[in-house]
Amino acid sequence: MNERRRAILEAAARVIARRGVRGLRVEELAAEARVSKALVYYHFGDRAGLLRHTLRFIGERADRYTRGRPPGRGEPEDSLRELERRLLLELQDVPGVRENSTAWGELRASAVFEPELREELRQAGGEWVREIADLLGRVDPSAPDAALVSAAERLVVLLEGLSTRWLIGVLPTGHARELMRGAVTAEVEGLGRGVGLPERCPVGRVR
Amino acid sequence: MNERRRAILEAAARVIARRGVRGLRVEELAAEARVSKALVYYHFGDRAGLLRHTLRFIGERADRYTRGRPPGRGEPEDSLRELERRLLLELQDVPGVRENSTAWGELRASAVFEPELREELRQAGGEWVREIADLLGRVDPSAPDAALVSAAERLVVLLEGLSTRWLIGVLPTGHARELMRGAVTAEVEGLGRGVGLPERCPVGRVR
DNA sequence: GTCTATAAAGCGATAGAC
DNA sequence: GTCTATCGCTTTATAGAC
Repeated sequence: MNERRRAILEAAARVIARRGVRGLRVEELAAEARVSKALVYYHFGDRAGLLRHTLRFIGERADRYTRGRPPGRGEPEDSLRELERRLLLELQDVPGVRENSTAWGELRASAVFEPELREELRQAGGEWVREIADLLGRVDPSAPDAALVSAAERLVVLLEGLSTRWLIGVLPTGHARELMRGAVTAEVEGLGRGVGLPERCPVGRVR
Repeated sequence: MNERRRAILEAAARVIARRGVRGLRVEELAAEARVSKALVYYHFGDRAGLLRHTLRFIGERADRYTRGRPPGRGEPEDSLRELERRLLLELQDVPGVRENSTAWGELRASAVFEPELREELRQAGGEWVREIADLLGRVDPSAPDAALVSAAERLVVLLEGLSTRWLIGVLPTGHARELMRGAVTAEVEGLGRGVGLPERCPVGRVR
Protein backbone atom coordinates (compact mmCIF):
# COMPACT_ATOMS: atom_id res chain seq x y z
CA MET A 1 0.00 0.00 0.00
CA ASN A 2 1.10 3.51 -0.79
CA GLU A 3 2.60 5.43 2.10
CA ARG A 4 0.42 8.48 1.57
CA ARG A 5 -2.65 6.33 1.39
CA ARG A 6 -1.82 4.89 4.78
CA ALA A 7 -1.15 8.35 6.18
CA ILE A 8 -4.56 9.48 4.98
CA LEU A 9 -6.29 6.50 6.57
CA GLU A 10 -4.49 7.02 9.85
CA ALA A 11 -5.51 10.65 9.79
CA ALA A 12 -9.08 9.67 8.98
CA ALA A 13 -9.21 7.40 12.01
CA ARG A 14 -7.88 10.17 14.20
CA VAL A 15 -10.31 12.74 12.89
CA ILE A 16 -13.29 10.42 13.13
CA ALA A 17 -12.35 9.62 16.72
CA ARG A 18 -12.19 13.33 17.42
CA ARG A 19 -15.17 14.69 15.51
CA GLY A 20 -17.21 11.68 14.53
CA VAL A 21 -18.17 10.60 11.05
CA ARG A 22 -20.62 13.46 11.09
CA GLY A 23 -17.88 15.93 11.85
CA LEU A 24 -15.35 14.60 9.40
CA ARG A 25 -14.33 17.33 6.96
CA VAL A 26 -12.17 16.25 4.09
CA GLU A 27 -10.17 19.42 4.50
CA GLU A 28 -9.36 18.79 8.16
CA LEU A 29 -8.38 15.24 7.36
CA ALA A 30 -6.09 16.39 4.57
CA ALA A 31 -4.39 18.91 6.81
CA GLU A 32 -3.98 16.25 9.49
CA ALA A 33 -2.31 13.97 6.96
CA ARG A 34 -0.26 16.88 5.55
CA VAL A 35 -1.69 16.25 2.15
CA SER A 36 -3.86 18.20 -0.25
CA LYS A 37 -7.60 17.76 -0.35
CA ALA A 38 -7.45 16.70 -3.96
CA LEU A 39 -5.18 13.79 -3.14
CA VAL A 40 -7.79 12.36 -0.85
CA TYR A 41 -10.29 12.36 -3.68
CA TYR A 42 -7.68 10.94 -6.02
CA HIS A 43 -7.13 7.92 -3.77
CA PHE A 44 -10.61 7.25 -2.47
CA GLY A 45 -12.98 8.70 -5.02
CA ASP A 46 -15.40 10.41 -2.69
CA ARG A 47 -16.34 10.79 0.94
CA ALA A 48 -18.21 7.49 1.04
CA GLY A 49 -15.27 5.61 -0.44
CA LEU A 50 -13.01 7.14 2.13
CA LEU A 51 -15.31 5.97 4.92
CA ARG A 52 -15.44 2.43 3.54
CA HIS A 53 -11.68 2.17 3.39
CA THR A 54 -11.28 3.71 6.80
CA LEU A 55 -13.68 1.20 8.31
CA ARG A 56 -11.63 -1.68 6.94
CA PHE A 57 -8.39 -0.04 8.02
CA ILE A 58 -9.61 0.41 11.59
CA GLY A 59 -10.92 -3.13 11.72
CA GLU A 60 -7.56 -4.54 10.69
CA ARG A 61 -5.76 -2.39 13.18
CA ALA A 62 -8.07 -3.58 15.95
CA ASP A 63 -7.33 -7.17 14.97
CA ARG A 64 -3.67 -6.52 15.50
CA TYR A 65 -3.99 -5.47 19.10
CA THR A 66 -6.89 -7.77 19.91
CA ARG A 67 -5.43 -11.05 18.71
CA GLY A 68 -2.11 -12.46 19.82
CA ARG A 69 0.06 -10.93 22.50
CA PRO A 70 -0.46 -12.80 25.76
CA PRO A 71 0.17 -10.46 28.67
CA GLY A 72 2.88 -12.23 30.67
CA ARG A 73 6.24 -13.53 29.56
CA GLY A 74 4.89 -16.76 28.14
CA GLU A 75 3.15 -18.52 30.99
CA PRO A 76 0.38 -20.56 29.37
CA GLU A 77 -2.74 -18.48 29.95
CA ASP A 78 -5.89 -19.82 31.53
CA SER A 79 -8.71 -19.88 28.93
CA LEU A 80 -11.10 -18.02 31.16
CA ARG A 81 -8.50 -15.38 31.83
CA GLU A 82 -7.76 -15.02 28.12
CA LEU A 83 -11.45 -14.67 27.40
CA GLU A 84 -11.78 -11.87 29.93
CA ARG A 85 -8.65 -10.17 28.73
CA ARG A 86 -9.85 -10.13 25.14
CA LEU A 87 -13.20 -8.70 26.04
CA LEU A 88 -11.73 -6.09 28.35
CA LEU A 89 -9.11 -5.00 25.86
CA GLU A 90 -11.44 -2.48 24.22
CA LEU A 91 -12.39 -0.90 27.50
CA GLN A 92 -9.10 0.71 28.37
CA ASP A 93 -8.23 4.31 28.97
CA VAL A 94 -5.27 4.14 26.62
CA PRO A 95 -5.20 6.78 23.86
CA GLY A 96 -4.60 4.40 20.96
CA VAL A 97 -7.26 1.94 22.06
CA ARG A 98 -9.74 4.67 22.80
CA GLU A 99 -9.17 6.22 19.41
CA ASN A 100 -9.78 2.96 17.63
CA SER A 101 -12.86 2.16 19.70
CA THR A 102 -14.32 5.58 19.17
CA ALA A 103 -13.84 5.51 15.45
CA TRP A 104 -15.14 1.96 15.17
CA GLY A 105 -18.20 2.75 17.25
CA GLU A 106 -18.89 5.81 15.16
CA LEU A 107 -18.69 3.89 11.92
CA ARG A 108 -20.89 1.16 13.35
CA ALA A 109 -23.48 3.77 14.29
CA SER A 110 -23.41 5.43 10.91
CA ALA A 111 -23.97 2.09 9.23
CA VAL A 112 -27.62 2.42 10.22
CA PHE A 113 -27.84 5.06 7.49
CA GLU A 114 -25.09 3.93 5.15
CA PRO A 115 -25.82 0.45 3.87
CA GLU A 116 -22.49 0.12 2.07
CA LEU A 117 -20.75 -0.25 5.42
CA ARG A 118 -22.84 -3.22 6.47
CA GLU A 119 -21.01 -6.06 4.81
CA GLU A 120 -17.73 -5.14 6.43
CA LEU A 121 -19.40 -4.90 9.82
CA ARG A 122 -21.20 -8.19 9.44
CA GLN A 123 -17.93 -9.91 8.64
CA ALA A 124 -15.94 -8.32 11.45
CA GLY A 125 -18.71 -9.10 13.93
CA GLY A 126 -18.86 -12.70 12.77
CA GLU A 127 -15.15 -13.23 13.30
CA TRP A 128 -15.30 -11.73 16.75
CA VAL A 129 -18.14 -14.05 17.71
CA ARG A 130 -16.34 -17.11 16.42
CA GLU A 131 -13.22 -16.30 18.40
CA ILE A 132 -15.11 -15.69 21.60
CA ALA A 133 -17.15 -18.84 21.07
CA ASP A 134 -13.89 -20.79 20.65
CA LEU A 135 -12.55 -19.46 23.91
CA LEU A 136 -15.81 -20.28 25.66
CA GLY A 137 -15.54 -23.77 24.26
CA ARG A 138 -12.15 -24.16 25.82
CA VAL A 139 -13.50 -23.01 29.15
CA ASP A 140 -16.36 -25.49 28.99
CA PRO A 141 -15.60 -28.24 26.47
CA SER A 142 -18.84 -30.07 27.22
CA ALA A 143 -21.11 -27.19 26.17
CA PRO A 144 -22.96 -27.66 22.88
CA ASP A 145 -21.90 -25.46 20.00
CA ALA A 146 -25.17 -23.56 19.73
CA ALA A 147 -24.91 -22.49 23.35
CA LEU A 148 -21.35 -21.30 22.83
CA VAL A 149 -22.30 -19.18 19.85
CA SER A 150 -25.31 -17.63 21.58
CA ALA A 151 -23.27 -16.78 24.64
CA ALA A 152 -20.50 -15.33 22.49
CA GLU A 153 -22.97 -13.21 20.57
CA ARG A 154 -24.39 -11.81 23.77
CA LEU A 155 -20.94 -11.03 25.13
CA VAL A 156 -19.80 -9.29 21.96
CA VAL A 157 -22.97 -7.25 21.66
CA LEU A 158 -22.82 -6.34 25.32
CA LEU A 159 -19.28 -5.16 24.79
CA GLU A 160 -20.45 -2.91 21.97
CA GLY A 161 -23.15 -1.45 24.18
CA LEU A 162 -20.75 -0.91 27.06
CA SER A 163 -18.25 0.66 24.74
CA THR A 164 -20.77 3.20 23.48
CA ARG A 165 -21.84 4.23 26.98
CA TRP A 166 -18.26 4.31 28.13
CA LEU A 167 -17.24 6.56 25.26
CA ILE A 168 -20.18 8.86 25.88
CA GLY A 169 -18.90 9.22 29.40
CA VAL A 170 -21.96 8.04 31.31
CA LEU A 171 -20.21 4.82 32.32
CA PRO A 172 -16.83 5.05 34.08
CA THR A 173 -14.09 2.72 32.86
CA GLY A 174 -13.98 0.66 36.02
CA HIS A 175 -17.71 0.14 36.10
CA ALA A 176 -17.85 -0.86 32.45
CA ARG A 177 -15.11 -3.41 32.99
CA GLU A 178 -16.84 -4.79 36.06
CA LEU A 179 -20.07 -5.26 34.16
CA MET A 180 -18.23 -7.02 31.37
CA ARG A 181 -16.54 -9.36 33.82
CA GLY A 182 -19.84 -10.06 35.51
CA ALA A 183 -21.40 -11.00 32.21
CA VAL A 184 -18.56 -13.39 31.40
CA THR A 185 -19.08 -15.09 34.73
CA ALA A 186 -22.82 -15.29 34.27
CA GLU A 187 -22.50 -16.72 30.77
CA VAL A 188 -19.89 -19.26 31.75
CA GLU A 189 -21.99 -20.39 34.69
CA GLY A 190 -24.96 -20.52 32.37
CA LEU A 191 -23.10 -22.78 29.95
CA GLY A 192 -22.40 -25.24 32.74
CA ARG A 193 -26.07 -25.39 33.60
CA GLY A 194 -27.37 -25.46 30.06
CA VAL A 195 -29.02 -22.05 30.30
CA GLY A 196 -29.84 -19.84 27.33
CA LEU A 197 -30.27 -22.46 24.67
CA PRO A 198 -33.26 -22.45 22.35
CA GLU A 199 -34.49 -25.65 24.02
CA ARG A 200 -33.04 -25.68 27.48
CA CYS A 201 -33.09 -28.12 30.36
CA PRO A 202 -34.26 -25.99 33.28
CA VAL A 203 -32.16 -27.62 35.99
CA GLY A 204 -29.05 -28.43 34.04
CA ARG A 205 -26.46 -31.08 34.38
CA VAL A 206 -23.47 -30.91 36.69
CA ARG A 207 -19.98 -31.40 35.39
CA MET B 1 -47.34 22.79 24.35
CA ASN B 2 -47.93 24.54 21.08
CA GLU B 3 -49.39 22.41 18.34
CA ARG B 4 -46.84 23.51 15.76
CA ARG B 5 -44.03 22.88 18.17
CA ARG B 6 -45.18 19.32 18.59
CA ALA B 7 -45.56 18.90 14.85
CA ILE B 8 -41.97 20.05 14.40
CA LEU B 9 -40.67 17.63 17.02
CA GLU B 10 -42.60 14.76 15.49
CA ALA B 11 -41.18 15.63 12.11
CA ALA B 12 -37.69 15.86 13.59
CA ALA B 13 -37.98 12.36 15.02
CA ARG B 14 -39.14 11.05 11.66
CA VAL B 15 -36.35 12.75 9.74
CA ILE B 16 -33.66 11.67 12.21
CA ALA B 17 -34.89 8.10 11.95
CA ARG B 18 -34.68 8.37 8.18
CA ARG B 19 -31.45 10.28 7.67
CA GLY B 20 -29.66 10.35 10.99
CA VAL B 21 -28.64 13.36 13.00
CA ARG B 22 -25.99 14.22 10.48
CA GLY B 23 -28.48 13.96 7.66
CA LEU B 24 -31.03 16.18 9.35
CA ARG B 25 -31.55 19.27 7.27
CA VAL B 26 -33.62 21.96 8.87
CA GLU B 27 -35.24 22.54 5.52
CA GLU B 28 -36.34 18.93 5.09
CA LEU B 29 -37.68 18.88 8.61
CA ALA B 30 -39.65 22.06 8.01
CA ALA B 31 -41.15 20.68 4.84
CA GLU B 32 -42.04 17.45 6.66
CA ALA B 33 -43.83 19.46 9.35
CA ARG B 34 -45.45 21.71 6.71
CA VAL B 35 -43.90 24.71 8.34
CA SER B 36 -41.39 27.34 7.30
CA LYS B 37 -37.73 27.01 8.12
CA ALA B 38 -37.80 30.27 10.05
CA LEU B 39 -40.43 28.91 12.42
CA VAL B 40 -38.12 26.12 13.45
CA TYR B 41 -35.50 28.67 14.43
CA TYR B 42 -38.11 30.77 16.15
CA HIS B 43 -39.12 27.88 18.41
CA PHE B 44 -35.81 26.18 19.04
CA GLY B 45 -33.16 28.82 18.54
CA ASP B 46 -30.70 26.79 16.53
CA ARG B 47 -29.92 23.32 15.29
CA ALA B 48 -28.42 22.20 18.58
CA GLY B 49 -31.46 23.38 20.52
CA LEU B 50 -33.68 21.50 18.18
CA LEU B 51 -31.69 18.30 18.76
CA ARG B 52 -31.83 18.69 22.53
CA HIS B 53 -35.58 19.11 22.51
CA THR B 54 -36.03 16.26 20.08
CA LEU B 55 -34.01 13.92 22.32
CA ARG B 56 -36.26 14.67 25.27
CA PHE B 57 -39.37 14.35 23.12
CA ILE B 58 -38.33 10.94 21.86
CA GLY B 59 -37.43 9.79 25.34
CA GLU B 60 -40.86 10.75 26.67
CA ARG B 61 -42.58 9.07 23.79
CA ALA B 62 -40.61 5.88 24.44
CA ASP B 63 -41.68 5.98 28.07
CA ARG B 64 -45.26 6.04 26.99
CA TYR B 65 -45.11 2.82 25.05
CA THR B 66 -42.58 1.16 27.33
CA ARG B 67 -44.31 1.66 30.64
CA GLY B 68 -47.86 0.68 31.40
CA ARG B 69 -50.03 -1.26 29.01
CA PRO B 70 -50.11 -4.91 30.08
CA PRO B 71 -50.74 -7.06 27.05
CA GLY B 72 -53.79 -9.12 28.00
CA ARG B 73 -57.14 -7.96 29.27
CA GLY B 74 -56.04 -7.67 32.87
CA GLU B 75 -54.76 -11.08 33.88
CA PRO B 76 -52.10 -10.38 36.50
CA GLU B 77 -48.84 -10.72 34.63
CA ASP B 78 -46.01 -12.94 35.76
CA SER B 79 -43.01 -10.75 36.74
CA LEU B 80 -40.62 -12.70 34.59
CA ARG B 81 -42.94 -12.36 31.65
CA GLU B 82 -43.34 -8.64 32.22
CA LEU B 83 -39.57 -8.27 32.39
CA GLU B 84 -39.14 -10.03 29.06
CA ARG B 85 -41.96 -8.09 27.48
CA ARG B 86 -40.45 -4.76 28.50
CA LEU B 87 -37.04 -5.64 27.18
CA LEU B 88 -38.39 -7.05 23.93
CA LEU B 89 -40.64 -4.06 23.30
CA GLU B 90 -37.91 -2.12 21.52
CA LEU B 91 -37.06 -4.98 19.22
CA GLN B 92 -40.20 -5.04 17.15
CA ASP B 93 -40.69 -4.62 13.45
CA VAL B 94 -43.43 -2.06 13.95
CA PRO B 95 -42.94 1.25 12.13
CA GLY B 96 -43.56 3.52 15.12
CA VAL B 97 -41.32 1.54 17.43
CA ARG B 98 -38.59 1.24 14.86
CA GLU B 99 -38.70 4.96 14.20
CA ASN B 100 -38.34 5.78 17.86
CA SER B 101 -35.55 3.27 18.38
CA THR B 102 -33.66 4.48 15.35
CA ALA B 103 -33.85 8.11 16.39
CA TRP B 104 -32.96 7.32 19.97
CA GLY B 105 -30.00 5.19 18.95
CA GLU B 106 -28.79 7.93 16.63
CA LEU B 107 -28.94 10.55 19.34
CA ARG B 108 -27.21 8.21 21.76
CA ALA B 109 -24.42 7.68 19.25
CA SER B 110 -24.03 11.39 18.58
CA ALA B 111 -23.71 12.02 22.30
CA VAL B 112 -20.14 10.74 22.05
CA PHE B 113 -19.37 14.01 20.31
CA GLU B 114 -22.04 16.28 21.74
CA PRO B 115 -21.64 16.58 25.49
CA GLU B 116 -24.84 18.57 25.93
CA LEU B 117 -26.85 15.43 25.22
CA ARG B 118 -25.20 13.43 27.98
CA GLU B 119 -27.22 14.52 30.98
CA GLU B 120 -30.48 13.57 29.35
CA LEU B 121 -29.07 10.17 28.37
CA ARG B 122 -27.65 9.50 31.80
CA GLN B 123 -31.03 10.20 33.36
CA ALA B 124 -33.02 8.14 30.91
CA GLY B 125 -30.58 5.26 31.27
CA GLY B 126 -30.76 5.43 35.03
CA GLU B 127 -34.55 5.22 35.08
CA TRP B 128 -34.51 2.26 32.74
CA VAL B 129 -32.05 0.43 34.95
CA ARG B 130 -34.06 1.10 38.07
CA GLU B 131 -37.23 -0.24 36.50
CA ILE B 132 -35.57 -3.38 35.24
CA ALA B 133 -33.87 -3.90 38.58
CA ASP B 134 -37.27 -3.62 40.28
CA LEU B 135 -38.73 -6.26 38.02
CA LEU B 136 -35.75 -8.52 38.62
CA GLY B 137 -36.30 -8.02 42.33
CA ARG B 138 -39.85 -9.23 41.99
CA VAL B 139 -38.66 -12.30 40.11
CA ASP B 140 -36.10 -13.10 42.81
CA PRO B 141 -36.96 -11.29 46.05
CA SER B 142 -34.03 -12.84 47.89
CA ALA B 143 -31.36 -11.37 45.62
CA PRO B 144 -29.30 -8.53 47.09
CA ASP B 145 -29.84 -5.08 45.64
CA ALA B 146 -26.37 -4.70 44.17
CA ALA B 147 -26.82 -7.89 42.17
CA LEU B 148 -30.16 -6.68 40.85
CA VAL B 149 -28.71 -3.40 39.68
CA SER B 150 -25.71 -5.01 38.00
CA ALA B 151 -27.89 -7.49 36.19
CA ALA B 152 -30.26 -4.74 35.13
CA GLU B 153 -27.41 -2.64 33.81
CA ARG B 154 -26.13 -5.53 31.76
CA LEU B 155 -29.57 -6.23 30.35
CA VAL B 156 -30.21 -2.62 29.42
CA VAL B 157 -26.81 -2.17 27.82
CA LEU B 158 -27.18 -5.45 25.96
CA LEU B 159 -30.51 -4.21 24.65
CA GLU B 160 -28.85 -1.08 23.33
CA GLY B 161 -26.19 -3.14 21.60
CA LEU B 162 -28.75 -5.49 20.11
CA SER B 163 -30.85 -2.57 18.99
CA THR B 164 -27.97 -1.00 17.10
CA ARG B 165 -27.08 -4.21 15.28
CA TRP B 166 -30.71 -4.88 14.58
CA LEU B 167 -31.23 -1.44 13.09
CA ILE B 168 -28.09 -1.77 10.99
CA GLY B 169 -29.61 -4.91 9.58
CA VAL B 170 -26.89 -7.40 10.50
CA LEU B 171 -29.09 -9.01 13.15
CA PRO B 172 -32.57 -10.25 12.16
CA THR B 173 -35.43 -9.37 14.48
CA GLY B 174 -36.04 -12.92 15.62
CA HIS B 175 -32.42 -13.55 16.42
CA ALA B 176 -32.09 -10.32 18.38
CA ARG B 177 -35.14 -11.19 20.44
CA GLU B 178 -33.86 -14.68 21.09
CA LEU B 179 -30.54 -13.34 22.34
CA MET B 180 -32.33 -10.90 24.60
CA ARG B 181 -34.49 -13.65 26.04
CA GLY B 182 -31.44 -15.84 26.57
CA ALA B 183 -29.73 -13.08 28.49
CA VAL B 184 -32.74 -12.60 30.73
CA THR B 185 -32.72 -16.28 31.53
CA ALA B 186 -28.99 -16.31 32.18
CA GLU B 187 -29.17 -13.28 34.45
CA VAL B 188 -32.13 -14.57 36.41
CA GLU B 189 -30.42 -17.92 36.90
CA GLY B 190 -27.28 -16.06 37.92
CA LEU B 191 -29.19 -14.10 40.56
CA GLY B 192 -30.40 -17.32 42.09
CA ARG B 193 -26.86 -18.61 42.35
CA GLY B 194 -25.27 -15.35 43.46
CA VAL B 195 -23.26 -14.91 40.27
CA GLY B 196 -21.93 -11.61 38.98
CA LEU B 197 -21.62 -9.73 42.23
CA PRO B 198 -18.48 -7.82 43.12
CA GLU B 199 -17.83 -10.29 45.93
CA ARG B 200 -19.62 -13.43 45.01
CA CYS B 201 -20.16 -16.76 46.70
CA PRO B 202 -18.93 -19.20 44.04
CA VAL B 203 -21.45 -21.98 44.61
CA GLY B 204 -24.52 -19.99 45.48
CA ARG B 205 -27.40 -20.73 47.70
CA VAL B 206 -30.50 -22.66 46.61
CA ARG B 207 -33.91 -21.16 47.03
C1' DG C 1 0.87 11.15 -7.79
C1' DT C 2 0.47 15.52 -6.02
C1' DC C 3 -0.56 20.29 -5.93
C1' DT C 4 -3.31 25.09 -6.39
C1' DA C 5 -7.35 27.21 -7.60
C1' DT C 6 -12.08 27.36 -8.21
C1' DA C 7 -16.62 25.87 -9.39
C1' DA C 8 -21.03 24.49 -7.53
C1' DA C 9 -24.02 23.47 -4.23
C1' DG C 10 -25.67 23.01 0.38
C1' DC C 11 -27.21 24.77 4.41
C1' DG C 12 -27.59 27.40 8.84
C1' DA C 13 -29.22 31.49 10.16
C1' DT C 14 -31.41 36.30 9.99
C1' DA C 15 -34.23 40.39 8.31
C1' DG C 16 -38.36 42.14 7.86
C1' DA C 17 -43.30 41.97 6.37
C1' DC C 18 -47.79 40.46 7.96
C1' DG D 1 -46.50 33.26 15.58
C1' DT D 2 -45.69 32.59 10.99
C1' DC D 3 -44.12 33.56 6.44
C1' DT D 4 -40.93 34.90 2.21
C1' DA D 5 -36.63 36.21 0.74
C1' DT D 6 -31.92 36.22 1.03
C1' DC D 7 -27.27 36.48 2.95
C1' DG D 8 -22.99 34.40 3.52
C1' DC D 9 -20.20 30.81 5.08
C1' DT D 10 -18.92 25.99 4.69
C1' DT D 11 -17.96 21.93 2.29
C1' DT D 12 -17.83 18.66 -1.43
C1' DA D 13 -15.87 17.86 -5.61
C1' DT D 14 -13.34 18.84 -10.07
C1' DA D 15 -10.03 21.20 -13.53
C1' DG D 16 -5.78 21.59 -14.91
C1' DA D 17 -0.76 22.51 -14.12
C1' DC D 18 3.49 20.11 -12.70
